[in-house]
Amino acid sequence: MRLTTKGRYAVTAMLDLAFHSRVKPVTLTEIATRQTISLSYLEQLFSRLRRANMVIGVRGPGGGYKLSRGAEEISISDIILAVDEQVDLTNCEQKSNCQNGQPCLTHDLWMGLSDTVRNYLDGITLKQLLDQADVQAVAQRQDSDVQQIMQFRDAETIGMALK
Amino acid sequence: MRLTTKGRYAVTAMLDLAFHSRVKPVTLTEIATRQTISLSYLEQLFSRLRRANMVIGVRGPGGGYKLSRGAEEISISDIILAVDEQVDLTNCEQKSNCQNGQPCLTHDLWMGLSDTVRNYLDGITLKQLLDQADVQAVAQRQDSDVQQIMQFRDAETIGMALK
DNA sequence: TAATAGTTGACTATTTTACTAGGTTATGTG
DNA sequence: CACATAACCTAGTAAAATAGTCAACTATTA
Repeated sequence: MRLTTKGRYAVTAMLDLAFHSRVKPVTLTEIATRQTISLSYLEQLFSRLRRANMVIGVRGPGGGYKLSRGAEEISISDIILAVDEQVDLTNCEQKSNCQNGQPCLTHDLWMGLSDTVRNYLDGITLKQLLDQADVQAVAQRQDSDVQQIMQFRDAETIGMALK
Repeated sequence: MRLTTKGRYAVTAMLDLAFHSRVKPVTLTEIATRQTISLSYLEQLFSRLRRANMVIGVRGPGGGYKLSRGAEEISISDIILAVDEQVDLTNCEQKSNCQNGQPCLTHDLWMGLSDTVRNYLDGITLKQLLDQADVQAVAQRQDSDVQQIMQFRDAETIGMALK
């Protein structure tokens, strides 16, 4: 289990997706601008996420991405494991028969540590993070949130008007 | 908080150190051979660990490294944070005033997630891992361990004889 | 059929990782 | 004191991971 910026990008993007895709699919362009992540990098990440059955891509106009299942059924570890391809963190691969026993000692320890972190992140779902987000948003940035909502509504109205 | 192979190397080395430095300091050469980590890489890691006051270097013959405090007072997160220099995992550095609120939302969430992982690893000490190690070692590889000790003694005897 | 948006692959720059080579300094022992 | 030892330091380097670009292609909907 690795924990790097790559994983953070993926979690952030999935969180954005979960937050905005309730009504209709969300385009990567939207996520890219909102989260200031390069579009092409997002494409790479979502290519993996799609192959891991985390998201569903909808082509054509009005298309985009949506979650393949409920936000309460997607764990953070799912996301990280999907994008952070499983390189072997240990030198002695899979098996526990290293040269002289001693390396295996720490091997096992690290595997246990890694497992525990994964299990922990397994227990946190996108839904939980979303709820946390709601609380924090309401508590800390009510003002700016309202402004944002207004802006969002304006944007939608403008969108409707243009049609 | 990042979780990469670099951190694993450091934890492994510290674990080896804690395990062997009860009597006298342990040389990096010993750790390098036991854990099959390059000596110079270990030097780099221990340079950081020393500056972070995790270990004490003893120069000259019979020298080596020893823990600066008890194994029960060194947490895994201490070790990882010491070697994995603190690059900003978030785009919006330190402050929470990003362009449009929305990024900050996920920013906070990630910070929280990262914090929780750190807190978790904060709760695991070298001592705890050692105890785990004892159990596993005793249970699984008593034979090979004895053989190793014998080999180690042989090597020392040969060394003495050559002098 | 034209615009949209996903999908794919190849390619590039930067950073981090892991390691090498070569020194210098401090220190205990013969 | 000389010498071996081992920390300590500096610079460089190859490989990998990260982050991103570019361009072509395909499915879909209006």
